Amino acid sequence: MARTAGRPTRSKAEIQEFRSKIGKHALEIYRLEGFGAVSMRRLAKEVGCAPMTIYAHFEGKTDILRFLWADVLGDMSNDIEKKLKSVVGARERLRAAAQTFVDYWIDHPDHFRLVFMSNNVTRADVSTFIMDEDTLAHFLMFSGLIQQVLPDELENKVRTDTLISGMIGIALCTNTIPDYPWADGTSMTEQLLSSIIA
Amino acid sequence: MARTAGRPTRSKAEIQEFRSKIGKHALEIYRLEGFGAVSMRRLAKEVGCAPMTIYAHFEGKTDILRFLWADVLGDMSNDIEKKLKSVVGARERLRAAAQTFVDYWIDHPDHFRLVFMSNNVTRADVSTFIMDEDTLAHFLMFSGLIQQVLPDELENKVRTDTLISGMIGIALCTNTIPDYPWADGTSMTEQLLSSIIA
DNA sequence: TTAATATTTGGCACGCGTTCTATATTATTA
DNA sequence: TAATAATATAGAACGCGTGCCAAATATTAA
Repeated sequence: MARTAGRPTRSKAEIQEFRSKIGKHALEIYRLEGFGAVSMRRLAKEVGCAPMTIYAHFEGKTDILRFLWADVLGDMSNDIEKKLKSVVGARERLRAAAQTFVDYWIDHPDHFRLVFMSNNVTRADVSTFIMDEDTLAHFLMFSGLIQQVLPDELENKVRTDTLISGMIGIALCTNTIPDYPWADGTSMTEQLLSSIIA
Repeated sequence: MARTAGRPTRSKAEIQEFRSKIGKHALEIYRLEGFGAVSMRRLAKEVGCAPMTIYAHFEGKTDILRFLWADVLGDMSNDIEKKLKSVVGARERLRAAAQTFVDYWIDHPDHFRLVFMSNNVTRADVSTFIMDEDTLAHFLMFSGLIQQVLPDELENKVRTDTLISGMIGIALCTNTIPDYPWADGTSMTEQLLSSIIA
């Protein structure tokens, strides 16, 4: 305990505040000028601090991207919720959600790249994605929808995870390997669904 | 026709030779020191030419990565072929191939990143992947395996593409979103397969 | 040989992520 | 107020991908 002299450590609140300020500006730049414009130097200039200060609050650029991910995932989630408002029936709701999910990423390749392909080449061992509670909720929604279709099924986790990763895979392939004549996203999603709600 | 004076354009063979020389060195650096070590400047030094000369033969770095992709895909393909030697029965062969495919990418995260996540941030519109015939063959192998299981099925293309993109999706998620407790790759692959050979 | 053309080269430049170092500023306790 | 510890800052540096440009070099037809 016994505090010695000197400036005290930043409080949690202060750290949080600074981080979200950076995040806010990152989002602003991203929305206005795209991902390419979001740079550490630019961000520092925008927020009015030295570039080095940012590194005192963030591990690196990847750490900042989380704010953009949250934004994009929220956007996608909105699409699905909007769609689901007019859809009834457990099977149809799952179907609609899955199709909207896949459509979103195919219609927004830049968003897909931002969320799923921000590679930190320098350290391959460190993972790109950090799941927070909000992000998690967007994925677990599918678990609920599947539960509606198959209430008694025990392996809902495997089903949910397979569906999610499968959908992301469809989006990935369509986005990054256009030279291969993929079947259209709708058909593939339908095929994928048939394994989940067989 | 009527050739005027002056140095003639590089022949196709010369271009090809230089390109493969660069590719060879890129592979060497990659295998010895990893992807991070493969840079344009380094490559030029290694091959003994000016950095700009490379740009006369390649569109950019992404254009060079194709050589690394081919290498990795060949490696993966070997794994599958080796595995298939001891497996009989159409269903089991498809199953084994799929599992080996997924396992490969999960066991080699760096290779996965190299092949499926080399993002060119600058131009989001330009695709990452370029399919050549060899690459194509690695993917179409699954089409053949599925045909063995379901000879009369018309929608083999949708089935093949869904399987491939689904498997890649499983690998992507496992590799890049480790904070989420994904079901294990084997289970998800099995679940995915159930839609293909239902 | 000379003239013409293709290619290669070196050098400079920009902005990038990131790290390092030294210095300044700030907020606290003694 | 003075000492102290945390933080912020400026500035340089490294290597990166990538463009631009003028000069050098290579290879051909006349």
